[in-house]
Amino acid sequence: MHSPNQIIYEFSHTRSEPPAPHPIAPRRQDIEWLFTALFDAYGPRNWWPTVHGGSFELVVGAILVQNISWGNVERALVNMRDTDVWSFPSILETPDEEMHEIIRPSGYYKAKTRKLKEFAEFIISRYDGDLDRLFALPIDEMREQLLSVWGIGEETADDIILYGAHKPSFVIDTYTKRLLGRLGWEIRGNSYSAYQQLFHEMLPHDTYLFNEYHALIDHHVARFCKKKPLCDRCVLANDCPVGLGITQP
DNA sequence: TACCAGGTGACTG
DNA sequence: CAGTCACATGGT
Repeated sequence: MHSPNQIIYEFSHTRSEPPAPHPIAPRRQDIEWLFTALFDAYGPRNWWPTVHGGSFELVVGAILVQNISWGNVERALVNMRDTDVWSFPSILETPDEEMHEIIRPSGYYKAKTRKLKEFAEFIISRYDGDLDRLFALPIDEMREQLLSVWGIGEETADDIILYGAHKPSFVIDTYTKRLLGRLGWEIRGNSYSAYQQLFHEMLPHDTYLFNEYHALIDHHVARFCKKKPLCDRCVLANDCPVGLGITQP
């Protein structure tokens, strides 16, 4: 399963059932169709935006982007680089008041200062400051380690595992939940793990596939499946109860 | 102008 | 367990 094109070629091109007013439990065919439809529309996203690149920036960016737009994060990353706060030791050495000013554009700057310092303390004390040692762990173990850090929740942990360690852990976010909800797919429990289990059960555990799938959802939802949806320009509209006017957003 | 953006932890019933 | 709230900046 190393050829992305082969995966796409094998995937379903149709939904299991036509859009209906009542929610259904999505089947494998639906999960495959959604990826195929988005990939056909937008092509490969080659995702995770970077300013300078590298694992350090990936982790810092994953924390700073929590509930904020990426544009805000870019400013904070540039500030960190410009002020030479560009390593875990230097994060710990920088006084809180300075960190506040440096990452202020990313919002929640006091909370995120603590989160960065908690992670820096964690990676230095347990892994000698070496992210690659953390990334070498099996997925479940790595996830458990990440979740033990204050400020790292499920999505941030999966961001780091998928886009940092390049291992297949599917990322769920508000965009994913909104899109599936609009498509009329009901997930039992509505919890993060319920959504993740769905994708993990329906798809081959392939890093490239998980990377592209989440990136495509983000790309699509951010542009068209907004809180106030732009169904007249949506490529999924004819397969979506909201797009067809059968249900309300 | 008010609303929104790639969450998380603390607290409540 | 599920719901609610604070946390905060910059763009539209």
